[in-house]
Amino acid sequence: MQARRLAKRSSLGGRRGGPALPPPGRAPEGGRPPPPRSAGPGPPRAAGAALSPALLLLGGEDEEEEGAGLRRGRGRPPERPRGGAEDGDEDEDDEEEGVIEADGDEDEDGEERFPPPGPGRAVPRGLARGAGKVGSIKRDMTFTFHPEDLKRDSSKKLSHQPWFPLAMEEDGKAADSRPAPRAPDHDRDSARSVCLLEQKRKVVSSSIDVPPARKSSEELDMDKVTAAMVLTSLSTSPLVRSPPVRPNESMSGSWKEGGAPSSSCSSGYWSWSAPSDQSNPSTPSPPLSADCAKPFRSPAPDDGIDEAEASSLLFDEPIPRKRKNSMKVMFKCLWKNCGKVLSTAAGIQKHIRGVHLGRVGESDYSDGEEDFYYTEIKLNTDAVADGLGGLAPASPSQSLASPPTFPIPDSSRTESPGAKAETKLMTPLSRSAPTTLYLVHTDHAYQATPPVTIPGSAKFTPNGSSFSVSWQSPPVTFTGIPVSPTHQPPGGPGEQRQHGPAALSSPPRVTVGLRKPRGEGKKCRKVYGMENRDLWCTACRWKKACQRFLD
DNA sequence: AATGCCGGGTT
DNA sequence: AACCCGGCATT
Repeated sequence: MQARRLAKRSSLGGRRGGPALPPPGRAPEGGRPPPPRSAGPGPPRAAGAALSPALLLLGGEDEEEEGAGLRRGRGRPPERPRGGAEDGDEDEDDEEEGVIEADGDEDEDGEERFPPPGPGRAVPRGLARGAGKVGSIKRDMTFTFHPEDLKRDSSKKLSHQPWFPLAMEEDGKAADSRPAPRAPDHDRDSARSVCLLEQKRKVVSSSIDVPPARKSSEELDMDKVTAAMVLTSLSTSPLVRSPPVRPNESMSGSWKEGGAPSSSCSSGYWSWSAPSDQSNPSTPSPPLSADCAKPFRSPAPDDGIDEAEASSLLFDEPIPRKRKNSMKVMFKCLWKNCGKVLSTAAGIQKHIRGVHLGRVGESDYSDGEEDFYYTEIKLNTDAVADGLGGLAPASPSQSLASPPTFPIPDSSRTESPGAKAETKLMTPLSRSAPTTLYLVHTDHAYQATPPVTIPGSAKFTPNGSSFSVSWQSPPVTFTGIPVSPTHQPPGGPGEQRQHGPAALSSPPRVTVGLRKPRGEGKKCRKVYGMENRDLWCTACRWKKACQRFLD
Protein backbone atom coordinates (compact mmCIF):
# COMPACT_ATOMS: atom_id res chain seq x y z
CA MET A 1 0.00 0.00 0.00
CA GLN A 2 2.62 2.39 0.92
CA ALA A 3 4.45 1.36 -2.11
CA ARG A 4 1.43 2.17 -4.01
CA ARG A 5 1.18 5.57 -2.62
CA LEU A 6 4.78 6.20 -3.22
CA ALA A 7 4.45 5.06 -6.73
CA LYS A 8 1.54 7.27 -7.23
CA ARG A 9 3.22 10.19 -5.76
CA SER A 10 6.31 9.75 -7.73
CA SER A 11 4.40 9.21 -10.85
CA LEU A 12 2.82 12.50 -10.26
CA GLY A 13 6.09 14.16 -10.24
CA GLY A 14 7.25 13.91 -6.68
CA ARG A 15 5.93 17.06 -5.31
CA ARG A 16 8.30 17.26 -2.50
CA GLY A 17 11.18 16.30 -4.64
CA GLY A 18 13.47 15.20 -1.84
CA PRO A 19 12.73 11.84 -0.33
CA ALA A 20 10.62 10.49 -3.07
CA LEU A 21 11.80 7.16 -4.20
CA PRO A 22 12.66 6.86 -7.80
CA PRO A 23 9.73 5.33 -9.53
CA PRO A 24 10.27 1.67 -10.10
CA GLY A 25 10.43 1.36 -13.81
CA ARG A 26 10.45 4.88 -14.98
CA ALA A 27 12.89 7.53 -15.90
CA PRO A 28 12.58 10.03 -13.13
CA GLU A 29 13.20 13.37 -14.71
CA GLY A 30 13.99 15.12 -17.86
CA GLY A 31 12.12 14.15 -20.98
CA ARG A 32 9.31 12.54 -19.25
CA PRO A 33 6.49 11.72 -21.57
CA PRO A 34 3.56 13.94 -20.77
CA PRO A 35 1.34 11.74 -18.76
CA PRO A 36 -2.30 12.41 -19.35
CA ARG A 37 -2.78 12.92 -15.71
CA SER A 38 -5.29 15.64 -16.00
CA ALA A 39 -7.62 13.26 -17.63
CA GLY A 40 -7.13 10.75 -14.92
CA PRO A 41 -8.46 11.87 -11.62
CA GLY A 42 -12.08 12.20 -12.43
CA PRO A 43 -13.72 9.18 -13.88
CA PRO A 44 -11.45 6.36 -12.95
CA ARG A 45 -11.39 7.35 -9.40
CA ALA A 46 -15.06 7.63 -9.26
CA ALA A 47 -15.33 4.24 -10.75
CA GLY A 48 -13.06 2.86 -8.15
CA ALA A 49 -15.09 4.36 -5.42
CA ALA A 50 -18.21 2.97 -6.83
CA LEU A 51 -16.79 -0.41 -7.15
CA SER A 52 -15.21 -0.74 -3.86
CA PRO A 53 -18.28 -1.37 -1.77
CA ALA A 54 -19.24 -4.25 -3.91
CA LEU A 55 -15.80 -5.57 -4.10
CA LEU A 56 -15.56 -5.29 -0.46
CA LEU A 57 -17.81 -8.21 -0.25
CA LEU A 58 -15.68 -10.28 -2.41
CA GLY A 59 -12.61 -9.80 -0.41
CA GLY A 60 -10.05 -7.20 0.18
CA GLU A 61 -7.46 -8.40 -2.20
CA ASP A 62 -9.44 -7.80 -5.27
CA GLU A 63 -10.20 -4.38 -4.26
CA GLU A 64 -6.69 -3.75 -3.37
CA GLU A 65 -5.52 -4.58 -6.75
CA GLU A 66 -8.29 -2.75 -8.27
CA GLY A 67 -7.44 0.33 -6.38
CA ALA A 68 -3.83 0.01 -7.23
CA GLY A 69 -4.70 -0.34 -10.80
CA LEU A 70 -6.75 2.73 -10.68
CA ARG A 71 -4.20 4.86 -9.12
CA ARG A 72 -1.42 3.65 -11.13
CA GLY A 73 -3.51 3.98 -14.15
CA ARG A 74 -3.91 7.63 -13.83
CA GLY A 75 -0.32 8.40 -14.46
CA ARG A 76 -0.06 6.07 -17.32
CA PRO A 77 -1.27 6.03 -20.83
CA PRO A 78 -4.35 3.91 -21.02
CA GLU A 79 -2.61 0.88 -22.20
CA ARG A 80 -4.47 -1.80 -20.48
CA PRO A 81 -5.85 -0.91 -17.14
CA ARG A 82 -8.63 1.47 -17.45
CA GLY A 83 -10.72 1.47 -20.52
CA GLY A 84 -10.61 -2.21 -20.94
CA ALA A 85 -10.18 -3.06 -17.36
CA GLU A 86 -13.26 -1.30 -16.35
CA ASP A 87 -15.38 -3.23 -18.68
CA GLY A 88 -13.67 -6.38 -17.82
CA ASP A 89 -14.09 -5.81 -14.19
CA GLU A 90 -17.66 -5.09 -14.44
CA ASP A 91 -18.24 -8.08 -16.50
CA GLU A 92 -16.45 -10.14 -14.06
CA ASP A 93 -18.49 -8.83 -11.32
CA ASP A 94 -21.58 -9.54 -13.16
CA GLU A 95 -20.56 -13.00 -13.76
CA GLU A 96 -19.51 -13.73 -10.32
CA GLU A 97 -22.33 -12.21 -8.56
CA GLY A 98 -25.05 -12.38 -11.02
CA VAL A 99 -26.06 -8.81 -10.94
CA ILE A 100 -24.91 -5.64 -9.57
CA GLU A 101 -27.44 -3.01 -9.70
CA ALA A 102 -25.73 -0.75 -7.30
CA ASP A 103 -25.96 1.90 -9.89
CA GLY A 104 -28.36 0.22 -12.09
CA ASP A 105 -29.99 3.26 -13.54
CA GLU A 106 -26.77 4.61 -14.72
CA ASP A 107 -26.84 2.87 -17.98
CA GLU A 108 -30.03 3.09 -19.77
CA ASP A 109 -29.68 0.28 -22.21
CA GLY A 110 -32.60 -1.47 -20.83
CA GLU A 111 -32.03 -4.69 -22.62
CA GLU A 112 -28.54 -5.14 -21.47
CA ARG A 113 -29.24 -4.38 -17.99
CA PHE A 114 -32.15 -6.61 -17.77
CA PRO A 115 -30.91 -9.92 -16.65
CA PRO A 116 -30.92 -9.50 -12.97
CA PRO A 117 -31.68 -13.11 -12.40
CA GLY A 118 -28.21 -14.28 -12.93
CA PRO A 119 -26.26 -16.19 -15.41
CA GLY A 120 -28.46 -19.16 -15.74
CA ARG A 121 -31.36 -17.09 -16.59
CA ALA A 122 -30.24 -15.22 -19.54
CA VAL A 123 -30.34 -18.08 -21.89
CA PRO A 124 -33.78 -19.41 -21.28
CA ARG A 125 -35.18 -15.99 -21.41
CA GLY A 126 -33.74 -15.38 -24.75
CA LEU A 127 -35.35 -18.51 -25.92
CA ALA A 128 -38.61 -17.73 -24.38
CA ARG A 129 -38.55 -14.31 -25.80
CA GLY A 130 -37.84 -15.42 -29.27
CA ALA A 131 -39.02 -18.57 -30.84
CA GLY A 132 -38.78 -21.19 -28.21
CA LYS A 133 -41.87 -20.21 -26.41
CA VAL A 134 -43.22 -23.62 -26.82
CA GLY A 135 -41.29 -26.26 -25.13
CA SER A 136 -39.49 -24.48 -22.42
CA ILE A 137 -42.05 -21.99 -21.52
CA LYS A 138 -43.35 -23.94 -18.70
CA ARG A 139 -40.11 -23.94 -17.02
CA ASP A 140 -39.21 -20.50 -17.96
CA MET A 141 -42.19 -18.82 -16.70
CA THR A 142 -41.33 -19.78 -13.28
CA PHE A 143 -38.14 -17.92 -13.37
CA THR A 144 -38.22 -15.44 -16.08
CA PHE A 145 -40.06 -12.40 -15.49
CA HIS A 146 -40.62 -9.25 -17.34
CA PRO A 147 -42.41 -6.75 -15.29
CA GLU A 148 -43.03 -4.89 -18.44
CA ASP A 149 -44.72 -7.84 -19.89
CA LEU A 150 -46.89 -8.10 -16.98
CA LYS A 151 -47.80 -4.52 -17.04
CA ARG A 152 -48.37 -4.52 -20.68
CA ASP A 153 -50.33 -7.58 -20.32
CA SER A 154 -52.59 -6.50 -17.64
CA SER A 155 -53.19 -3.16 -19.16
CA LYS A 156 -53.96 -4.82 -22.41
CA LYS A 157 -56.35 -7.05 -20.74
CA LEU A 158 -57.99 -4.31 -18.99
CA SER A 159 -58.47 -2.16 -21.95
CA HIS A 160 -59.43 -4.82 -24.43
CA GLN A 161 -61.10 -7.21 -22.24
CA PRO A 162 -63.39 -8.61 -24.94
CA TRP A 163 -60.83 -9.96 -27.25
CA PHE A 164 -58.48 -11.13 -24.72
CA PRO A 165 -59.57 -14.77 -24.58
CA LEU A 166 -59.43 -14.89 -28.28
CA ALA A 167 -55.95 -13.65 -28.31
CA MET A 168 -54.98 -16.13 -25.78
CA GLU A 169 -56.45 -18.87 -27.77
CA GLU A 170 -54.58 -17.84 -30.79
CA ASP A 171 -51.53 -17.73 -28.76
CA GLY A 172 -52.11 -21.20 -27.61
CA LYS A 173 -52.68 -22.38 -31.09
CA ALA A 174 -49.60 -20.80 -32.31
CA ALA A 175 -47.74 -22.45 -29.60
CA ASP A 176 -49.25 -25.75 -30.30
CA SER A 177 -48.96 -25.76 -33.99
CA ARG A 178 -45.24 -26.15 -33.97
CA PRO A 179 -44.62 -29.32 -32.15
CA ALA A 180 -47.61 -31.22 -33.36
CA PRO A 181 -49.65 -29.87 -36.20
CA ARG A 182 -52.98 -31.36 -35.75
CA ALA A 183 -56.59 -30.50 -35.59
CA PRO A 184 -57.16 -28.11 -32.75
CA ASP A 185 -58.72 -29.74 -29.84
CA HIS A 186 -60.79 -27.12 -28.22
CA ASP A 187 -60.92 -28.42 -24.77
CA ARG A 188 -57.31 -28.80 -24.55
CA ASP A 189 -56.74 -25.53 -26.11
CA SER A 190 -58.81 -23.74 -23.64
CA ALA A 191 -57.08 -25.48 -20.84
CA ARG A 192 -53.85 -24.61 -22.39
CA SER A 193 -54.86 -21.07 -22.81
CA VAL A 194 -55.53 -20.89 -19.19
CA CYS A 195 -52.11 -22.20 -18.62
CA LEU A 196 -50.64 -19.73 -20.96
CA LEU A 197 -52.47 -17.01 -19.32
CA GLU A 198 -50.95 -17.99 -16.10
CA GLN A 199 -47.61 -18.23 -17.63
CA LYS A 200 -47.82 -14.89 -19.14
CA ARG A 201 -48.41 -13.51 -15.82
CA LYS A 202 -45.64 -15.47 -14.32
CA VAL A 203 -48.08 -16.57 -11.82
CA VAL A 204 -47.26 -20.10 -11.04
CA SER A 205 -44.67 -22.64 -11.31
CA SER A 206 -45.33 -25.70 -13.29
CA SER A 207 -45.98 -27.78 -10.30
CA ILE A 208 -48.97 -25.87 -9.25
CA ASP A 209 -51.97 -26.96 -11.07
CA VAL A 210 -54.15 -24.34 -12.41
CA PRO A 211 -57.57 -25.73 -12.29
CA PRO A 212 -58.64 -25.70 -15.90
CA ALA A 213 -62.07 -26.73 -14.90
CA ARG A 214 -62.74 -23.24 -13.70
CA LYS A 215 -65.49 -22.18 -15.99
CA SER A 216 -65.41 -18.45 -15.98
CA SER A 217 -61.78 -18.00 -16.52
CA GLU A 218 -62.52 -14.49 -17.52
CA GLU A 219 -63.85 -13.58 -14.18
CA LEU A 220 -61.00 -15.21 -12.56
CA ASP A 221 -58.71 -13.25 -14.75
CA MET A 222 -60.29 -10.07 -13.73
CA ASP A 223 -59.84 -11.08 -10.21
CA LYS A 224 -56.25 -11.74 -10.69
CA VAL A 225 -55.70 -8.68 -12.68
CA THR A 226 -57.18 -6.55 -10.03
CA ALA A 227 -55.20 -8.34 -7.45
CA ALA A 228 -52.14 -7.82 -9.48
CA MET A 229 -52.89 -4.20 -9.82
CA VAL A 230 -53.42 -3.80 -6.17
CA LEU A 231 -50.15 -5.43 -5.60
CA THR A 232 -48.56 -3.29 -8.17
CA SER A 233 -49.57 -0.22 -6.39
CA LEU A 234 -48.49 -1.74 -3.16
CA SER A 235 -45.14 -2.70 -4.35
CA THR A 236 -44.62 0.48 -6.19
CA SER A 237 -45.04 2.62 -3.19
CA PRO A 238 -42.51 1.29 -0.81
CA LEU A 239 -44.08 2.72 2.24
CA VAL A 240 -47.06 0.49 2.16
CA ARG A 241 -45.21 -2.64 1.80
CA SER A 242 -45.84 -4.22 5.06
CA PRO A 243 -49.02 -6.22 4.83
CA PRO A 244 -48.01 -9.37 3.10
CA VAL A 245 -45.22 -9.91 5.49
CA ARG A 246 -47.32 -11.09 8.27
CA PRO A 247 -49.13 -14.23 7.74
CA ASN A 248 -51.00 -14.58 10.93
CA GLU A 249 -52.67 -11.31 11.12
CA SER A 250 -56.35 -11.72 11.48
CA MET A 251 -57.23 -9.21 8.87
CA SER A 252 -55.27 -10.49 6.00
CA GLY A 253 -56.32 -8.53 3.02
CA SER A 254 -59.57 -9.15 1.30
CA TRP A 255 -57.95 -9.68 -2.00
CA LYS A 256 -56.20 -12.56 -0.57
CA GLU A 257 -59.23 -14.61 0.01
CA GLY A 258 -60.50 -13.89 -3.43
CA GLY A 259 -57.39 -14.88 -5.20
CA ALA A 260 -55.95 -18.27 -5.14
CA PRO A 261 -52.74 -18.65 -3.21
CA SER A 262 -50.95 -18.83 -6.44
CA SER A 263 -52.13 -15.42 -7.35
CA SER A 264 -51.06 -13.75 -4.21
CA CYS A 265 -47.75 -15.37 -4.09
CA SER A 266 -46.88 -14.79 -7.62
CA SER A 267 -47.58 -11.22 -7.03
CA GLY A 268 -45.15 -11.29 -4.26
CA TYR A 269 -42.59 -12.75 -6.45
CA TRP A 270 -43.41 -10.31 -9.06
CA SER A 271 -43.08 -7.34 -6.89
CA TRP A 272 -39.84 -8.71 -5.83
CA SER A 273 -38.51 -8.84 -9.30
CA ALA A 274 -39.94 -5.55 -10.18
CA PRO A 275 -37.09 -3.38 -8.95
CA SER A 276 -34.93 -4.52 -11.73
CA ASP A 277 -37.32 -2.90 -14.03
CA GLN A 278 -38.05 0.12 -12.03
CA SER A 279 -34.45 0.88 -11.83
CA ASN A 280 -34.77 1.09 -8.18
CA PRO A 281 -31.20 0.87 -7.19
CA SER A 282 -31.66 0.47 -3.55
CA THR A 283 -32.89 -3.02 -3.05
CA PRO A 284 -35.50 -5.44 -3.95
CA SER A 285 -38.19 -5.79 -1.44
CA PRO A 286 -37.14 -8.99 0.14
CA PRO A 287 -39.85 -9.33 2.69
CA LEU A 288 -42.28 -10.24 0.05
CA SER A 289 -40.10 -12.62 -1.67
CA ALA A 290 -38.98 -14.22 1.48
CA ASP A 291 -42.37 -15.37 2.38
CA CYS A 292 -43.91 -15.87 -0.89
CA ALA A 293 -41.45 -16.80 -3.47
CA LYS A 294 -39.89 -19.49 -1.53
CA PRO A 295 -42.63 -22.03 -1.74
CA PHE A 296 -42.55 -21.62 -5.42
CA ARG A 297 -38.95 -22.07 -5.71
CA SER A 298 -38.91 -25.35 -4.07
CA PRO A 299 -40.53 -27.16 -6.96
CA ALA A 300 -37.84 -25.91 -9.21
CA PRO A 301 -34.68 -26.26 -7.23
CA ASP A 302 -32.27 -25.55 -9.96
CA ASP A 303 -32.50 -21.87 -9.78
CA GLY A 304 -34.17 -20.15 -6.96
CA ILE A 305 -31.74 -20.49 -4.19
CA ASP A 306 -28.68 -19.38 -5.95
CA GLU A 307 -30.36 -16.44 -7.26
CA ALA A 308 -31.74 -15.29 -4.00
CA GLU A 309 -28.40 -15.88 -2.48
CA ALA A 310 -26.79 -13.84 -5.13
CA SER A 311 -29.17 -11.00 -4.77
CA SER A 312 -28.82 -10.84 -1.09
CA LEU A 313 -25.16 -10.90 -1.50
CA LEU A 314 -25.26 -8.24 -4.06
CA PHE A 315 -27.16 -5.86 -2.08
CA ASP A 316 -24.96 -6.61 0.77
CA GLU A 317 -27.63 -6.84 3.27
CA PRO A 318 -28.30 -9.52 5.79
CA ILE A 319 -29.94 -12.34 4.06
CA PRO A 320 -33.58 -11.63 4.29
CA ARG A 321 -34.67 -15.16 4.38
CA LYS A 322 -32.93 -15.63 7.60
CA ARG A 323 -35.87 -14.10 9.15
CA LYS A 324 -37.98 -16.97 8.20
CA ASN A 325 -36.62 -19.37 10.66
CA SER A 326 -35.21 -17.04 13.19
CA MET A 327 -38.11 -14.72 13.54
CA LYS A 328 -40.80 -15.31 15.98
CA VAL A 329 -43.63 -12.94 16.24
CA MET A 330 -45.21 -12.37 19.55
CA PHE A 331 -47.83 -9.96 20.63
CA LYS A 332 -47.52 -8.06 23.80
CA CYS A 333 -50.22 -6.37 25.65
CA LEU A 334 -49.47 -2.77 26.31
CA TRP A 335 -52.04 -2.31 28.94
CA LYS A 336 -50.67 -0.87 32.06
CA ASN A 337 -49.24 -3.43 34.33
CA CYS A 338 -50.30 -6.20 32.12
CA GLY A 339 -47.56 -7.02 29.70
CA LYS A 340 -49.07 -10.23 28.66
CA VAL A 341 -47.41 -11.83 25.73
CA LEU A 342 -49.22 -14.10 23.40
CA SER A 343 -48.15 -15.75 20.28
CA THR A 344 -51.11 -14.91 18.14
CA ALA A 345 -52.74 -11.70 17.24
CA ALA A 346 -56.12 -13.19 17.75
CA GLY A 347 -55.15 -14.28 21.16
CA ILE A 348 -53.88 -10.95 22.22
CA GLN A 349 -56.88 -9.26 20.80
CA LYS A 350 -59.14 -11.54 22.64
CA HIS A 351 -57.19 -10.95 25.75
CA ILE A 352 -57.45 -7.22 25.44
CA ARG A 353 -61.02 -7.30 24.50
CA GLY A 354 -61.95 -9.51 27.33
CA VAL A 355 -59.69 -8.42 30.08
CA HIS A 356 -59.09 -4.76 29.47
CA LEU A 357 -61.93 -3.58 27.35
CA GLY A 358 -64.47 -5.66 29.06
CA ARG A 359 -66.05 -6.90 25.95
CA VAL A 360 -66.43 -10.43 26.92
CA GLY A 361 -69.52 -11.21 25.04
CA GLU A 362 -68.58 -9.94 21.66
CA SER A 363 -65.63 -12.11 21.16
CA ASP A 364 -65.94 -12.12 17.46
CA TYR A 365 -66.51 -8.54 16.93
CA SER A 366 -63.49 -6.40 16.67
CA ASP A 367 -63.51 -2.75 15.92
CA GLY A 368 -59.81 -2.66 15.96
CA GLU A 369 -59.52 -0.90 19.22
CA GLU A 370 -57.55 -3.70 20.72
CA ASP A 371 -54.91 -2.98 18.24
CA PHE A 372 -53.94 0.02 20.18
CA TYR A 373 -53.21 -1.96 23.20
CA TYR A 374 -50.88 -4.52 21.96
CA THR A 375 -47.78 -4.48 19.98
CA GLU A 376 -46.01 -6.90 17.89
CA ILE A 377 -42.71 -8.16 19.02
CA LYS A 378 -40.43 -9.88 16.73
CA LEU A 379 -38.22 -12.19 18.55
CA ASN A 380 -35.20 -13.07 16.73
CA THR A 381 -33.27 -16.05 17.77
CA ASP A 382 -30.26 -14.49 16.24
CA ALA A 383 -30.96 -11.22 17.84
CA VAL A 384 -28.71 -11.87 20.72
CA ALA A 385 -25.87 -12.83 18.56
CA ASP A 386 -26.33 -10.25 15.91
CA GLY A 387 -27.38 -7.39 17.99
CA LEU A 388 -30.02 -5.35 16.35
CA GLY A 389 -29.06 -6.68 13.06
CA GLY A 390 -31.54 -9.38 13.59
CA LEU A 391 -34.34 -6.96 13.20
CA ALA A 392 -33.09 -5.68 9.99
CA PRO A 393 -34.62 -7.97 7.48
CA ALA A 394 -38.02 -6.55 8.02
CA SER A 395 -37.56 -3.72 5.63
CA PRO A 396 -34.51 -2.97 3.72
CA SER A 397 -33.73 0.20 2.08
CA GLN A 398 -35.87 3.10 1.45
CA SER A 399 -35.83 4.71 4.79
CA LEU A 400 -32.13 4.86 4.77
CA ALA A 401 -32.46 8.10 3.06
CA SER A 402 -34.54 9.75 5.68
CA PRO A 403 -34.23 8.14 9.02
CA PRO A 404 -35.41 10.78 11.43
CA THR A 405 -38.66 11.86 9.94
CA PHE A 406 -41.08 10.52 12.46
CA PRO A 407 -40.63 12.04 15.81
CA ILE A 408 -44.06 11.09 16.99
CA PRO A 409 -43.91 7.49 17.76
CA ASP A 410 -46.25 6.75 20.54
CA SER A 411 -48.78 9.41 20.83
CA SER A 412 -49.71 9.34 17.24
CA ARG A 413 -50.00 5.71 17.43
CA THR A 414 -52.54 5.67 20.10
CA GLU A 415 -54.59 8.33 18.55
CA SER A 416 -55.42 7.57 15.01
CA PRO A 417 -58.25 5.14 15.45
CA GLY A 418 -59.05 4.78 11.83
CA ALA A 419 -55.76 3.39 10.85
CA LYS A 420 -55.44 -0.17 9.88
CA ALA A 421 -54.15 -2.48 12.44
CA GLU A 422 -51.43 -3.87 10.37
CA THR A 423 -49.81 -0.80 9.12
CA LYS A 424 -50.04 0.73 12.43
CA LEU A 425 -48.38 -2.12 14.10
CA MET A 426 -45.87 -2.62 11.51
CA THR A 427 -44.53 0.83 11.51
CA PRO A 428 -42.61 0.77 14.71
CA LEU A 429 -40.77 -2.28 13.71
CA SER A 430 -40.37 -1.65 10.10
CA ARG A 431 -39.18 1.77 10.80
CA SER A 432 -36.79 0.86 13.41
CA ALA A 433 -35.52 -1.87 11.28
CA PRO A 434 -33.84 0.19 8.62
CA THR A 435 -31.83 1.86 11.21
CA THR A 436 -30.46 -1.33 12.43
CA LEU A 437 -30.09 -2.56 9.00
CA TYR A 438 -28.12 0.43 8.27
CA LEU A 439 -25.78 -0.32 11.03
CA VAL A 440 -25.20 -3.76 9.89
CA HIS A 441 -25.27 -3.02 6.30
CA THR A 442 -22.72 -0.36 6.12
CA ASP A 443 -19.75 -1.72 7.77
CA HIS A 444 -18.21 -4.37 9.73
CA ALA A 445 -18.69 -6.42 12.75
CA TYR A 446 -17.13 -4.15 15.22
CA GLN A 447 -19.26 -1.40 14.02
CA ALA A 448 -22.34 -3.40 14.48
CA THR A 449 -21.50 -4.14 18.04
CA PRO A 450 -21.72 -0.74 19.62
CA PRO A 451 -25.33 -0.26 18.70
CA VAL A 452 -26.14 -3.31 20.67
CA THR A 453 -25.63 -1.31 23.74
CA ILE A 454 -28.15 1.26 22.83
CA PRO A 455 -31.27 1.38 24.90
CA GLY A 456 -33.53 -0.05 22.29
CA SER A 457 -31.84 -3.30 22.04
CA ALA A 458 -31.10 -3.46 25.69
CA LYS A 459 -34.74 -3.55 26.35
CA PHE A 460 -35.39 -5.85 23.61
CA THR A 461 -35.82 -8.87 25.68
CA PRO A 462 -38.64 -11.28 25.37
CA ASN A 463 -40.00 -10.76 28.79
CA GLY A 464 -38.84 -7.36 29.81
CA SER A 465 -41.63 -5.81 31.76
CA SER A 466 -41.05 -2.24 30.82
CA PHE A 467 -40.66 -3.31 27.34
CA SER A 468 -43.38 -2.26 25.12
CA VAL A 469 -43.88 1.44 24.97
CA SER A 470 -40.48 2.47 25.90
CA TRP A 471 -39.02 0.20 23.40
CA GLN A 472 -40.64 1.74 20.47
CA SER A 473 -39.48 5.20 21.00
CA PRO A 474 -35.78 4.57 21.46
CA PRO A 475 -35.16 3.47 17.94
CA VAL A 476 -36.60 6.68 16.74
CA THR A 477 -34.68 8.87 19.02
CA PHE A 478 -31.74 6.81 18.28
CA THR A 479 -32.03 7.56 14.66
CA GLY A 480 -32.43 11.19 15.18
CA ILE A 481 -29.78 11.63 17.75
CA PRO A 482 -26.86 9.51 16.93
CA VAL A 483 -26.35 7.81 20.18
CA SER A 484 -24.30 5.39 18.31
CA PRO A 485 -21.12 7.05 17.32
CA THR A 486 -20.24 4.45 14.87
CA HIS A 487 -22.23 5.19 11.93
CA GLN A 488 -23.00 7.88 9.56
CA PRO A 489 -24.98 8.01 6.43
CA PRO A 490 -22.73 8.51 3.48
CA GLY A 491 -24.03 11.92 2.92
CA GLY A 492 -23.93 12.90 6.49
CA PRO A 493 -20.50 14.11 7.38
CA GLY A 494 -21.78 17.56 7.97
CA GLU A 495 -24.56 16.39 10.11
CA GLN A 496 -22.26 14.37 12.18
CA ARG A 497 -19.75 17.05 12.45
CA GLN A 498 -22.31 18.90 14.42
CA HIS A 499 -22.76 16.13 16.82
CA GLY A 500 -19.18 15.58 17.58
CA PRO A 501 -18.57 19.08 18.84
CA ALA A 502 -21.94 19.12 20.47
CA ALA A 503 -20.99 16.22 22.61
CA LEU A 504 -17.60 17.59 23.30
CA SER A 505 -18.45 21.17 23.69
CA SER A 506 -19.61 21.12 27.25
CA PRO A 507 -16.59 19.61 28.99
CA PRO A 508 -13.67 21.23 27.25
CA ARG A 509 -15.04 24.67 26.83
CA VAL A 510 -11.67 25.96 27.72
CA THR A 511 -9.94 24.61 24.73
CA VAL A 512 -12.19 26.14 22.23
CA GLY A 513 -9.65 27.36 19.85
CA LEU A 514 -7.33 24.51 20.44
CA ARG A 515 -7.42 21.09 19.04
CA LYS A 516 -10.07 18.97 20.31
CA PRO A 517 -8.79 16.28 22.55
CA ARG A 518 -7.70 13.30 20.78
CA GLY A 519 -10.26 10.66 20.43
CA GLU A 520 -9.68 7.57 22.39
CA GLY A 521 -11.80 5.41 20.23
CA LYS A 522 -10.68 3.28 17.41
CA LYS A 523 -10.03 4.98 14.22
CA CYS A 524 -10.01 3.73 10.77
CA ARG A 525 -6.33 3.42 10.72
CA LYS A 526 -6.29 1.35 13.79
CA VAL A 527 -9.15 -0.75 12.77
CA TYR A 528 -8.28 -1.43 9.24
CA GLY A 529 -4.61 -0.81 9.29
CA MET A 530 -2.50 0.90 6.77
CA GLU A 531 -2.81 -1.87 4.30
CA ASN A 532 -6.53 -1.49 4.12
CA ARG A 533 -6.47 2.15 3.65
CA ASP A 534 -9.16 1.80 1.11
CA LEU A 535 -11.51 0.81 3.80
CA TRP A 536 -10.97 3.91 5.79
CA CYS A 537 -13.52 6.55 5.87
CA THR A 538 -12.76 9.40 3.60
CA ALA A 539 -11.93 11.69 6.41
CA CYS A 540 -9.30 9.37 7.64
CA ARG A 541 -7.94 9.02 4.22
CA TRP A 542 -7.61 12.74 3.93
CA LYS A 543 -6.09 12.92 7.33
CA LYS A 544 -9.10 14.58 8.71
CA ALA A 545 -10.99 13.75 11.81
CA CYS A 546 -12.37 10.32 11.52
CA GLN A 547 -15.98 10.19 10.71
CA ARG A 548 -16.64 6.59 11.15
CA PHE A 549 -15.47 6.10 14.64
CA LEU A 550 -16.47 9.24 16.30
CA ASP A 551 -15.60 9.88 19.84
C1' DA B 1 7.71 6.27 16.31
C1' DA B 2 2.96 5.97 15.56
C1' DT B 3 -1.17 8.15 15.39
C1' DG B 4 -4.90 11.74 14.85
C1' DC B 5 -6.11 15.57 12.51
C1' DC B 6 -5.75 20.80 11.60
C1' DG B 7 -4.64 24.00 8.25
C1' DG B 8 -3.91 24.88 3.91
C1' DG B 9 -2.73 23.82 -0.88
C1' DT B 10 -4.14 21.67 -5.30
C1' DT B 11 -7.25 19.98 -8.69
C1' DA C 1 -16.04 20.28 -3.07
C1' DA C 2 -13.00 16.63 -3.26
C1' DC C 3 -8.52 15.41 -2.74
C1' DC C 4 -4.03 15.54 -0.73
C1' DC C 5 -0.33 16.41 2.45
C1' DG C 6 2.84 19.14 5.77
C1' DG C 7 3.26 19.53 10.17
C1' DC C 8 1.95 19.63 14.89
C1' DA C 9 -0.02 17.56 19.13
C1' DT C 10 -0.70 13.57 21.40
C1' DT C 11 0.08 8.90 22.73
